[in-house]
Amino acid sequence: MKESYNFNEVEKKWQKYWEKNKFFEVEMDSKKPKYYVLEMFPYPSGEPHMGHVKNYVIGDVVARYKHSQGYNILHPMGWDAFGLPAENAAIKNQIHPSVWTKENIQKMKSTLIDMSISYDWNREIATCNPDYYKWTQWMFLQLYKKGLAYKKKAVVNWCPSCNVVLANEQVINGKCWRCDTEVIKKELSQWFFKITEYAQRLLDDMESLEEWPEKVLTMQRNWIGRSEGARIEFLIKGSDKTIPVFTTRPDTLYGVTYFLLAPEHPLVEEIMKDSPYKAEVQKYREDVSKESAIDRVSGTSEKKGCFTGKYVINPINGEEIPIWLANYVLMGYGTGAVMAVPAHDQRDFEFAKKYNLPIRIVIQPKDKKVSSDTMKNAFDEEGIMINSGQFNGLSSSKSLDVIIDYLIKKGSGEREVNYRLRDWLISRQRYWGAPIPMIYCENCGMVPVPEKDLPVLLPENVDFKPKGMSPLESNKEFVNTICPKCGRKAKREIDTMDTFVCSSWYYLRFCSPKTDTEPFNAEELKYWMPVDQYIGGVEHAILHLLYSRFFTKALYDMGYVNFEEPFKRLFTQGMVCKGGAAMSKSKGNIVNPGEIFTKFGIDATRVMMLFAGPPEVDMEWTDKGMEGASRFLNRVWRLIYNNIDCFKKGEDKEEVSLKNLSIEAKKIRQKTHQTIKKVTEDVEKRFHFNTAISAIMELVNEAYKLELPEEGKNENDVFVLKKTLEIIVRLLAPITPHFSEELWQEMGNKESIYFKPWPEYDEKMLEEEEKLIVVQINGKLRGKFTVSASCNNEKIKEKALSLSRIKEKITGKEIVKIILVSGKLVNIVIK
RNA sequence: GCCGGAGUGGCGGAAUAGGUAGACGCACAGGACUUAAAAUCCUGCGAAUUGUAAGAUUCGUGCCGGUUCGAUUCCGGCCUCCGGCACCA
Repeated sequence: MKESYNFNEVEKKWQKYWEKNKFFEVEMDSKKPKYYVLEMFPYPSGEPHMGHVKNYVIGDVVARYKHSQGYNILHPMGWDAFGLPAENAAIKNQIHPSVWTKENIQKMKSTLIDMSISYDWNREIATCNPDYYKWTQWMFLQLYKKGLAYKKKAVVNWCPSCNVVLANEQVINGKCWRCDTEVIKKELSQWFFKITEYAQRLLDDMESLEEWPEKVLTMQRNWIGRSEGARIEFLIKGSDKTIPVFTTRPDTLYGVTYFLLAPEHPLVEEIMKDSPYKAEVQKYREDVSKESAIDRVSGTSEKKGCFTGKYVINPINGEEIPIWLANYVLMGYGTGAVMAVPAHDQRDFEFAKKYNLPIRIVIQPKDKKVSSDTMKNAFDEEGIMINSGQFNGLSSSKSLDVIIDYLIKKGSGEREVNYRLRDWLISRQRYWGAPIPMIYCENCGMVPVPEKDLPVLLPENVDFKPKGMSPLESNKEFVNTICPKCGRKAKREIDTMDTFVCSSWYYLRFCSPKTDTEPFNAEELKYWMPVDQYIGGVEHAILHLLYSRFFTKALYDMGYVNFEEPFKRLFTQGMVCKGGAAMSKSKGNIVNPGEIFTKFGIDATRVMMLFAGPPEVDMEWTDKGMEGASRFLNRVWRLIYNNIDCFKKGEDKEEVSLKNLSIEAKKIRQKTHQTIKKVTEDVEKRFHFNTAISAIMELVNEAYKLELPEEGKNENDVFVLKKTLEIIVRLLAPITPHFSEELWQEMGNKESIYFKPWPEYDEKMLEEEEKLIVVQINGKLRGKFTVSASCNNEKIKEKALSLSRIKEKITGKEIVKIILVSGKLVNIVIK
């Protein structure tokens, strides 16, 4: 054994050994309980960054830990390989996206192999391979069959820089999620997935996601944005047509003083036919259409409106109400029409003030009086109804239901639930994605590609420079095809799918990645799914995690899977920062993982990442932290090296039966068991590897202090030390696999530590023989003493009172009471 | 504006059921070993007051208040930071 730890040699040695002996390859085994650990697969951008490293290290610790508990571990890795960067890089460097992607996969894979993350590389998948995207296309066809995929002309988000449409989820503050360019609106015919049909179930089933971070659930809830209310029909004056509105406040119906339509509302044309205000309205609509998408929805732009000269009838009291157009009414939500209640809605209030429209109070607060002349803001809380006919005097919250019922009876209203969630736009006008398997025939119209003809291969020879048109259009051999129905000339769909479609089902494919007759094998799926522990960045809280949940539910409804939620437990790790900011190229604060591995080794890097703080919190990368981690491993190495003689002789004994132990040995034995307990709980329940490592450090420090007398060594003391050292190495094994494996073998073990079951602690060993009692006076610490664990409470009290310092403080004072917490503390309350 | 989360030494962080605040580590200072350096080991390390010293006293977990024998922890009210949503009717 070497006197100092040569990580280079040790890490290489065990990597080779594990690979050669196929340690991490798994098969389904119905006799063993399974555990599926998954880290979000990366986009192969080339170099893995520290964020990736953190993600995979956490996953690897979990996988190795669970393995040591006897689980059959599925821990796979693959590549989210379609996507824009490949295409952009290709355009820039004159290299084909597939070549660029494959090179990057190779680079990233070799780093992951260097890190010896315990992946079963036999199960590697890449979404850009035809044997994978064949099944992505199959998924599309199933959704199409189910009526969950449809094409429609719609105003969509368009990124003028990426030259591509974006899903709502990919628009962040009005800007493109990828390049930050301001998104514009475009009308296009596009494919959508009907995720809105699952809005309520996606919401309801969050109840079952008990082991997901609350943060993520909240974000999804906000995104789905359910609101309850009513749909109310307003009759257009002089017509038999009604315009519906959605409102969450039917209780304010008597306070409606004007009516609003979105400027692009389709009914506007119709009602304007015979209006004297035609010209003004026309101009107004043109002006609004020039407003940028961001200003329009940001809430900051000025409210602008235009009177139409038309009126609707309020169904509750027959009042005539003027119809206006307003830029703050959005066509995309509710019905694109709003009943305006300026007294009780801030936006309507501002609008009414600007255009001098009447404000009528119909809800009065309970404790004060507001008046329409003096109010500075709308009153939007609950109160007592006034000016509301037969409903006067009711509390506004209670009247919600009463009014809806009344409207239902009159035939002018319905209960309605609205969601903010929009259908998922999946068409992309780019090359590097899975082709949408659809054919357009002049005779038969839209015809899905028959399943037997899958995959629709992505042609190699394509001019993929962006022209605002799908690049596939440039390959006529691809575009021109024959109709599978009638055999006549037809054209293929030239858009590809959003890459998030590919990543919405990859976790299923890992269960049976090689099967070529079906997307996944039902039996394997039944065994492995759901994913027991999913780990990734919080940036996917809405996008990927919502889409995957939707896919799983759709597949469940079609009978392909027998579970409704794909990820049982989710962990979202924090970012790796340097200098207080997330590492990024633009900030120039990138730390290259490869360089760190060379300088300090993989295992030290793992320790540093896990020790820096709780993994869900952003961590600060410091070189000093790296040195500390490295120092710690060397310290453990020396500790074991100094005591290597312990392992040369002696057979295993029952720990409990050990007699004649020195006090020090007893203490360290107890500490060892406490440490097992602490580390197990921290890793299992809390994922707090930082405190787990600090507990191991404490044990190491204690072990250093245990100086066994040179001559006349107590054999049992030696045995206790040996056990402690073993435990240290075993507890470290999931965190520092190479390091622990080396020490384990040096200790004389033949089998790999990977197969050694996780250590267990003995309750009996945890108890301390002596307890430290803290003495307080009025809650302030005034003294301490130790007693044997068997000492009774009366004696403890007596002893506390007899401490000289305590005596001093209490003489002449009245003792009000004495509080005693068994085995812990005495608090003397004096006056 | 609404919804989450967080605020503890010089720094990262600990205190998992209301019971010794600051574990563990980093940085720093002093010492040992060394010709020297590195490495390693030992000691100290929240602030203030006081004492030759061991020590003692007070303050201290964003701020203000409350509950309690006792509050980083529970309650009420604020402030700041981070994240999400946002003219969503």
